[in-house]
Amino acid sequence: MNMPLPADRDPEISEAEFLASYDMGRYAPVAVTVDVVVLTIRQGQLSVLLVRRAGHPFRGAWALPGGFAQADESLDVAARRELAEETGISFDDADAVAHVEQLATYGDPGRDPRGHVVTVAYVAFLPDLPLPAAGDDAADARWWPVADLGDVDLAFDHDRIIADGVERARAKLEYTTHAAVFCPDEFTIADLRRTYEAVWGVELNNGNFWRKIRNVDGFVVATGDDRPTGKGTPAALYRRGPAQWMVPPLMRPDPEQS
Amino acid sequence: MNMPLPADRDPEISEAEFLASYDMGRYAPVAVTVDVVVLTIRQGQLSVLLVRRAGHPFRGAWALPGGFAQADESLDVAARRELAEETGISFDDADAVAHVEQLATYGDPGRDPRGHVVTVAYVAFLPDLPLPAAGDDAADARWWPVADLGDVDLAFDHDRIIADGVERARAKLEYTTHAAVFCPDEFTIADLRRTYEAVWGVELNNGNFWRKIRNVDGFVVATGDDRPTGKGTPAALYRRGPAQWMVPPLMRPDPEQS
DNA sequence: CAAATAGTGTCTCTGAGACAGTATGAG
DNA sequence: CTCATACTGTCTCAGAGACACTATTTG
Repeated sequence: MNMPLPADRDPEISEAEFLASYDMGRYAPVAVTVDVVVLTIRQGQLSVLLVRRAGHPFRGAWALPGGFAQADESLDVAARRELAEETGISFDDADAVAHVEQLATYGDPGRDPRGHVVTVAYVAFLPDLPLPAAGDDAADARWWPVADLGDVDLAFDHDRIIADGVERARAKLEYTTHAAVFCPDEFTIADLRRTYEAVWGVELNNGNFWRKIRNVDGFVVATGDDRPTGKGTPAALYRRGPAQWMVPPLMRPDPEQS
Repeated sequence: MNMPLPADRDPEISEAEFLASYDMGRYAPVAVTVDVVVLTIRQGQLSVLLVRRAGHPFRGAWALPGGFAQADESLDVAARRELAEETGISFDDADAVAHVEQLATYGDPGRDPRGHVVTVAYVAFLPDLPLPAAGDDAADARWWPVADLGDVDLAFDHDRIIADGVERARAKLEYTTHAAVFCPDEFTIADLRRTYEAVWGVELNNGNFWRKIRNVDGFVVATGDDRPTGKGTPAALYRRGPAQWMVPPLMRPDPEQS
């Protein structure tokens, strides 16, 4: 434990006196940032939103959207603010449109050359919306398929954070209903299946998947409408249901041995 | 996002010049602490290690062991250091004796009256060792059964952090083999079952549990020895096996409806 | 018509859970 | 002997997965 300052253990002063004299700046300077691994499905590929760094360090490299934490807002709020700023969805819609959850916190020494920077990472699942931030200025922000990230110059330790975020998404789809957040407002069971297939990188059996989803109470709610699929039977349309958890879970198959 | 400082986006200076001129203290002062929810089983009860606060704020209240993060060590190392200092196990033994993992990060404004304090919480599972820190000075540090925490005056938002840590432990026991970390070096299947029962607060069927554990490859390894149980057949002794994951998982039963 | 897709039927196998039964040692 | 505990046998049921099948639409 750090050596506490004398005042911290002086029982003679009151709490009010203590707080009035307390100067947090005495401690070693540390910065806290909030970064968000924003994930969506585009053209059947799990993709992450990255921004190109305009300034030092890692100038020109790609980085997660994020910024410094502000003292007057919670970390959860900061993550939603970052998400809203970078995607163009409004802050108030963030919880309706996206799923946002805390991922992990990274604070290895040397991970940021500017000094001691601790990053609280979040992961967000989003439908494939038209995003002004990504569309207007493709040089500053764009979606990268996670399968293509091997060729991308990533800033800081963001490769590891993205990997952790992707693994979180894969795991969460097993036992929650959050996969539906990747889908548009109205979607078919096949859309949902293709979401699972994109996130997990596997093929799932059509019929078994259909039955599984329908057997989870409240995962999806039928709208009553159909949508022609180009060929074959029109597919029934659904919206997200109230359920948050899938019990029993839908487990990832073992990696393909073909 | 915070307004970046001009130098952050000035493309004319070199990275070396930029870093030399960078002053992290310009940002709003924030402190980062690392707190650990240390859990063990004592007298059949899931218990958490708490220390009584000697200084302001929350003087006299019970708090998680922790301290300020240091710039030259990773968060994981800081958590193990805290664990070692408070329990008396040596830092180098920490990974052999305990399971330590990051839990979550808490940064709501107002959670610490001293100012903007962000806490990275860890959770640790430990066997019921004789702990000098808890034994020598019972007024400063002691184990609290989590079932009794309703009557305990807890500092900061540590009630929430403890609740999250306990839920993490309950969830992890479903799909990992970490329950064995709560047991001494050599243990019986019944010891392991009582560990699950203590953490989950349920009773498990003896025979079914026995078969389940034995069917998970590498969960436990028989030592070849027996231990008399006081009454009945002596029980075979086991050590931890190499497996980290339990597939398929051992799910918590639904809450008792009796 | 063929092809493609939505959705259903049906079989097998694994594993969870209930519960009874057997073996062994203490008092 | 009784009792408690370790461990085994066995039955039932739910669900995963393989896979064939039907229905419905487009071209």
